[in-house]
Amino acid sequence: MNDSTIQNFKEILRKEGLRYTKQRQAVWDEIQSSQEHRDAEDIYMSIRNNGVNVSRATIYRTIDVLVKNRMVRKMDVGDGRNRYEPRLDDAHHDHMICIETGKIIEFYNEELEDLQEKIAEENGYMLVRHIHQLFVKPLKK
Amino acid sequence: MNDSTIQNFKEILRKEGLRYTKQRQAVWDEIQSSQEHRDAEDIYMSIRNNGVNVSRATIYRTIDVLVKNRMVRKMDVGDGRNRYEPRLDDAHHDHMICIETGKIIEFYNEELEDLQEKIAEENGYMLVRHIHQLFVKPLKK
DNA sequence: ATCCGAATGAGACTCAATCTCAAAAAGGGA
DNA sequence: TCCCTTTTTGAGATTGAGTCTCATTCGGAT
Repeated sequence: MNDSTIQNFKEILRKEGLRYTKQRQAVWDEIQSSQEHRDAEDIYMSIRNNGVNVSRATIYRTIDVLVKNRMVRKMDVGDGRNRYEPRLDDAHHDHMICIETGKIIEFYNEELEDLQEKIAEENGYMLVRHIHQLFVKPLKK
Repeated sequence: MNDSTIQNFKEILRKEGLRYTKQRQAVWDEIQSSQEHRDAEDIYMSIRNNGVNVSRATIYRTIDVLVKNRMVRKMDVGDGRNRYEPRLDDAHHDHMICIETGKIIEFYNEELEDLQEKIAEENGYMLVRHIHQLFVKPLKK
């Protein structure tokens, strides 16, 4: 955790009219510490194992703030448990999920992004956000 | 409900080694009767209101069979309740969801489909299926 | 018509996520 | 530093979609 990220986090809490607490910091630290796509329980257990006492309620409440402020991305993989990943650089990407191994691969394709906006506009709408997941399996060699 | 669809449904049950029951027929009839994107509770209530006694368990069990046999499409809209729609013609399409009205618009774009396969292949995978939803809002005139 | 394995349904259960509310902590002011 | 007000926290209750259980009912082959 470098100082600038902590400052940025405090900034967001201030903007939202929320207080800075060690639980909130712990949640952001934990999510930020890994680029993995993790579920809430995993984040919860890790924080507890680090010796910080925190409840599930606080995990979820803090994640909501982080998601709202685009510091964390929430993704629905379709198995009933949302996954979270930090958005340190804010670079957009979508996900490819291997149905054999469960591995999650990130991808980004400019052409695809443009096409989506075009489709929305053709229908009289403006694209706000999108969910795009490719369920794949390894190519047989 | 025309005869050919009923026959097709019976055919599928036979293929799956399942018996033909009035509850299963009622579920298929109900889903087939509308092109809407409906949730399980809605389908359940409609069948009951039509005077057929059926349980939620049977609704879900039957939907699973229908989804497996590509007669029904299951879609995760991200609000915790799956939606179901009949696939009478088997024409693939994705969905655009208006965040202001909740309206669901179907779309299909060949270029988009090709691009997805290409992206999967570039990463050493074969595309099996995908989830693609555009969350949009009306263009201001 | 009989029989036996499959299907059904009422309600228990699961599990991620949300809510409750008493107790604890933050943080501004003096 | 100590108050004091307001926010936050956490343990556990609750919610709700979906699944499971198992005694009873039903389908359909013979």
